[in-house]
Amino acid sequence: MIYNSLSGKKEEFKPIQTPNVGMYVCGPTVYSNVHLGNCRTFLSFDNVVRYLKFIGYNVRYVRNITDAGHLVDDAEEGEDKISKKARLEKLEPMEIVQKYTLDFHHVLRLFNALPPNIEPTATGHIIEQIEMVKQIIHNGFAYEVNGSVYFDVKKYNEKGYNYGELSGRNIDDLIAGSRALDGQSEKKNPQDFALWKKASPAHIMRWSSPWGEGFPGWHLECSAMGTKYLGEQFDIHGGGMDLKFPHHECEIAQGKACNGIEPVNYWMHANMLTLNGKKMSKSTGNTLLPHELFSGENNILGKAYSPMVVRFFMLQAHYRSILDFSAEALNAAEKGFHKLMNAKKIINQLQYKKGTVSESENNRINQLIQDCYTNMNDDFNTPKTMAVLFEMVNKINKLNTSDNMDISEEVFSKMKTTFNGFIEDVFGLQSEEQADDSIVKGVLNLLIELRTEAKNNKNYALSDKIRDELNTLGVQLKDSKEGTTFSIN
RNA sequence: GGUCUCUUGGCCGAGUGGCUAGGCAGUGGUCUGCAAAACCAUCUACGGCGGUUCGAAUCCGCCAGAGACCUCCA
Repeated sequence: MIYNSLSGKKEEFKPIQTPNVGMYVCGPTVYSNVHLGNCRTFLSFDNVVRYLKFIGYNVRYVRNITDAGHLVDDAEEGEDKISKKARLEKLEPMEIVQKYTLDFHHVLRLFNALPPNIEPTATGHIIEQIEMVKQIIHNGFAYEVNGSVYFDVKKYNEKGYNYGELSGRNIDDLIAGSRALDGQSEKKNPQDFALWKKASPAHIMRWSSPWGEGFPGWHLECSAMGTKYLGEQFDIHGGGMDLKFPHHECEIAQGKACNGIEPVNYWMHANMLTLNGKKMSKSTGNTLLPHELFSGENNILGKAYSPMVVRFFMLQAHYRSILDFSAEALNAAEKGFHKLMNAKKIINQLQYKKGTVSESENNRINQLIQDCYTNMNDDFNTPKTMAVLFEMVNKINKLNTSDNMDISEEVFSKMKTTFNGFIEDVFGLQSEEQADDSIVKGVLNLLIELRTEAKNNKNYALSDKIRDELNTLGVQLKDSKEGTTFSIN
């Protein structure tokens, strides 16, 4: 089941061509560093892709890079964002694009997000966009004025289509609600949107077209690239909630006007990440950058958090809910994450110990395994799935401390596979321990040995010193009947 | 102003017309030289006011508060 923004309901997911799934997600405009809010959307869809793959679908995941300069504001004339930034940073526009594309990739890699199968750029698909404009004009849904081409929303609706179906607006409201003070606009109607804009002399990013030198409209690139790599109609289109209107609304209109077919079957929208109760946004400056979070260099949270903790934190909320960022919430996430990963380590080291098998316990575990799938199948409910994993954590810890197991070997290994699979493959969470280094391990084991000796000699001052000093370094010692083990936070 | 969404216990966050989500924190206990970890037990809920219903935090209405979109934004 997937919640489809177009219908406003959860719907059974039926790919056009099982087991193949075509999925497009709107990528970033690379004119500045990605902030955490941007990351949330990409991580939400990373989980969608991961889960679909996990249950056997063959996903073609396309995510674009918007590198053609779009205007800073809605003015008829004006500077585009990339050129503006290029001027401010004294760089070529394409240097800006390169710089922030690399930053974007770097950050997503830290978050362990899978790269898309295709990552097309807007500037690399100018020809396709021009072709699309031509086709829309040919089909009678667009008009040229003075070197620019606009989509004719009114005509589109007269032909029986419905501009506003995705965002739940009706065109009369839009007309009534728009400011009527732009007498000098060249558009026929204020809600018409640009497919192609004429470039002013100062505009650096420009291309030749049948309508003169100009640049493509923002909404067009996704339609053109989605069509090129996934077909005129494909399965899933994702993006942030804030792109619903007008961006995705326009994409639907363009797809239908160009190809006469519903371009996307399932529209998915990820909700915003807020900071101080307000949406993170580049334009308002209410942002937190990933490196500020990882390094702790910010005056909001007071300490550093690792990418995996942040990823875990986001998984604890549903992708369609607003999630607010706070130090308290992150601290809780950090502890929870370590608890989860610790249980993962335990189950992977644990040997099956035969005991009296309890049928009800067997069933209980099987139910938990099943619940993981049931919850993810219900519109990718990661928080609910996470709750199930924590019930498994409880089971794992119990198995670890008991002398024999009350479940069958088959169920035990099934739980192990499921637990590992959901944490690593579906949720993309990795252990942050760097203790696999054999020297570090050797040294630690030596210290533990010395401490045990000290303890046996009742030299607690020394044994505590070893433990406390290690703790300060982030190494935690745990004493149990079998001996002392360590874990690195 | 228009359209829409949200309001859950100390914090974060799921969820369903009747059956304790989960995480973090707190409290009591087991274990321990003391801790930590783990385990067991346990305490705080569903913005306010009405209505529908045998029963609503879950459905409806009103009120209050917050947010999103209507302009580039994930």
